[in-house]
Amino acid sequence: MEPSPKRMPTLDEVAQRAGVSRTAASRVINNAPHVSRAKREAVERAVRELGFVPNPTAQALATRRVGAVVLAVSSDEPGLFADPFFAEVIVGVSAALEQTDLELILLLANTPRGRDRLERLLRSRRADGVMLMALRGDDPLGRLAEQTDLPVVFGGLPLTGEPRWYVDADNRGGARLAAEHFVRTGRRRPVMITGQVDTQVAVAREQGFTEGLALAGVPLLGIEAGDFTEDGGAAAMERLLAAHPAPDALFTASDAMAIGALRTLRTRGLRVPEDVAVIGFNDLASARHTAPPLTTVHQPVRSLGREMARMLVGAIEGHDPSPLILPTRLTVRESAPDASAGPIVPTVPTVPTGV
Amino acid sequence: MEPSPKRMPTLDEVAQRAGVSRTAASRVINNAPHVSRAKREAVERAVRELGFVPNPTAQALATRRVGAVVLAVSSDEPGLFADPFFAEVIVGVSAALEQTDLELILLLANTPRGRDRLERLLRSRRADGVMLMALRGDDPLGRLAEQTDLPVVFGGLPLTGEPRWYVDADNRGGARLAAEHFVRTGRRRPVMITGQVDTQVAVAREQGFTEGLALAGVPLLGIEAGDFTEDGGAAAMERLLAAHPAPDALFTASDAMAIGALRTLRTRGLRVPEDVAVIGFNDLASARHTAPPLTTVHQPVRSLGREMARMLVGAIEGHDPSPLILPTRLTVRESAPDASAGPIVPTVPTVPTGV
DNA sequence: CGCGAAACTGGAAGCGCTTCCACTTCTCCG
DNA sequence: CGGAGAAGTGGAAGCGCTTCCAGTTTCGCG
Repeated sequence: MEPSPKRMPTLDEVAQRAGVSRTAASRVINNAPHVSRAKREAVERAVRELGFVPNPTAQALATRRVGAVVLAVSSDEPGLFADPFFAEVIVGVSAALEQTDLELILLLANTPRGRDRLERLLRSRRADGVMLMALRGDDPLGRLAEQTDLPVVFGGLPLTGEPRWYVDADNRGGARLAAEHFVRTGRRRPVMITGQVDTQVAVAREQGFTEGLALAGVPLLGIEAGDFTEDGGAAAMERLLAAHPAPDALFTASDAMAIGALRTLRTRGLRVPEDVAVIGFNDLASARHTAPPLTTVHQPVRSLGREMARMLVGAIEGHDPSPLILPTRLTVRESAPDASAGPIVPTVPTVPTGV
Repeated sequence: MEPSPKRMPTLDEVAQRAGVSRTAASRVINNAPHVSRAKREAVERAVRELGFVPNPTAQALATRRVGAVVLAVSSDEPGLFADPFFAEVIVGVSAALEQTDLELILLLANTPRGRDRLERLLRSRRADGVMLMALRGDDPLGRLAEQTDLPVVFGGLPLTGEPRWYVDADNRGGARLAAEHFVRTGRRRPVMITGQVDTQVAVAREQGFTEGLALAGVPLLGIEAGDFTEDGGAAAMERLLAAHPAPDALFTASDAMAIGALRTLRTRGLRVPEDVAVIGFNDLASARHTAPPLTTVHQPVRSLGREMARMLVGAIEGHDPSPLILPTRLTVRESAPDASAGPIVPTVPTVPTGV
């Protein structure tokens, strides 16, 4: 319960040892001007000898800057965070933060308790800024986050309203690429598995896909909602097949759901890509390991993290960075091969040449 | 650059508004005794009306408890953190921390800069305790961490020495299970892909595997080191096959390496499990998606995180928790099926009945 | 040499909260 | 009814660092 036995040296001790005022010592460790060379060196020596490291808490109190930002992942799905997506985001965030002297506070707000803590944190000046991810629909957190005077950067747009700062992937454009790929490779009976309807990514991906199809005059045969998980994808595929027995293309709003769908396609005896071509969304490691390897819309997840962090730092420093939309592209693998360039899979008779 | 326009109400303002001393107000928000019912209520009302939330920095400075712990992941591989393993650890840590009022600071120390920051953090009382993961060999960080007077919990044993507090999975026992499974299912020409030799997990898994084989009198045909990545596993498998063309069983120190090895086995025309049975280590999501699905040693990763956090909290509170070894078990899938219970795969002629 | 500008210096006042301590006021019971 | 101990109270001293401010020196140069 007691704090700590060994006490760290304080700035006063350093000053005393160096024979200067505390003010001067402070100036030296912050390498501010107005300190003579001699004193500077004396302080530096004292710092070295004493092994002094400034107490961040005291600095924070005095400067009113905490030196930390939080990355909050708010969701209902408890397991959602296990999605490698977030790991990748964190790597990006962390890389950007490493260039600064900001610490990263990670907050998983998937339980009521967690959300309370996030809310409290938002009002308590425990951090200098916040990155908020995975907001479901009109999560009140979004509004709360905007009310606080802390800079808040959104990772992915919320369902309603446009926050001042955010970075997102071009979900709509990416989904459109998927539609175009299907059209180009001659698929004419596409279905889609989307995500929860109260999710901006689901909406955007759905929109982009139908849009892409519409432009080519290809009707969307059917659509079902999953929950971004593998099992959800499998179940949605079941429902889809019940209603539309013979689709020839499937687009899912996430790779995980594609993997689940692949499973039910297989058990239903449908071949991929011969009978139905499949395109997912995300292109993380797992997309390469499915059977067959997954064609999928790639989004630059690590960059997303990096840009969020940079944007937040900018906002904290008083600039007003512009929102960012990161590009997506299609990674073609065997589950939905290109018509032209012959893929590794044997020639597929059921797929007529593209438009 | 400037801190923040709107100022939050302070305890003084609360006290004033409630007509009590600051001391009393403080007592109320910490719900300490020695406050009359009347004053308590007055303060509570004032808190509500003002929307007061105590400033954590000031609290930290006064109490000398920061209210945060750090989870440091130290490694050289920049991409290592993307391993879903860590996401799972974090979920566990976070779940445990949620019960307390400690915040989680995440520190990825894979660059020199990152290590500096970790070191600085260790000496600067920026957190109340530290969880340290993925130490390579005799990482100096280990020793540094022990020197600080902050409680430090190790996730996984370091290569040398036994820290005061740690939690680890039973790597050795798990690897032994793999060996026993091979022996039981009649495999007699096993090879292994281990991890970096300066890694405790690699050593322990190697040890357990050879130990298990030795007990059954089965010689280990060959062993190569990977680096826990997929590509490393693929390369190691190449080398292995060059030296020993006909192994009938492969154990890898991680699932990722198993996946890589599966790839080269496939390109070399070797069938899994008919020609060579494969067992990995970890049993995270990806193990279910390989072709064929991967038999693998399961370790309770989330629990590992949870127990680390609990242990750290215990240590911070002044107890002296005992180190923990978490059990591992074998998850049998098609890549190394049970001899007895017929798996989903067709009968495998090349596999004689087990011992 | 003289003088204004520029560079130093360090005392002191905080940053917002906890807690020790010296009192004052109740409570309860013999 | 008296007195001891418990409960309540608030002033004041920090926690360790930054920074304003009011001087004191030093320096360049006409």
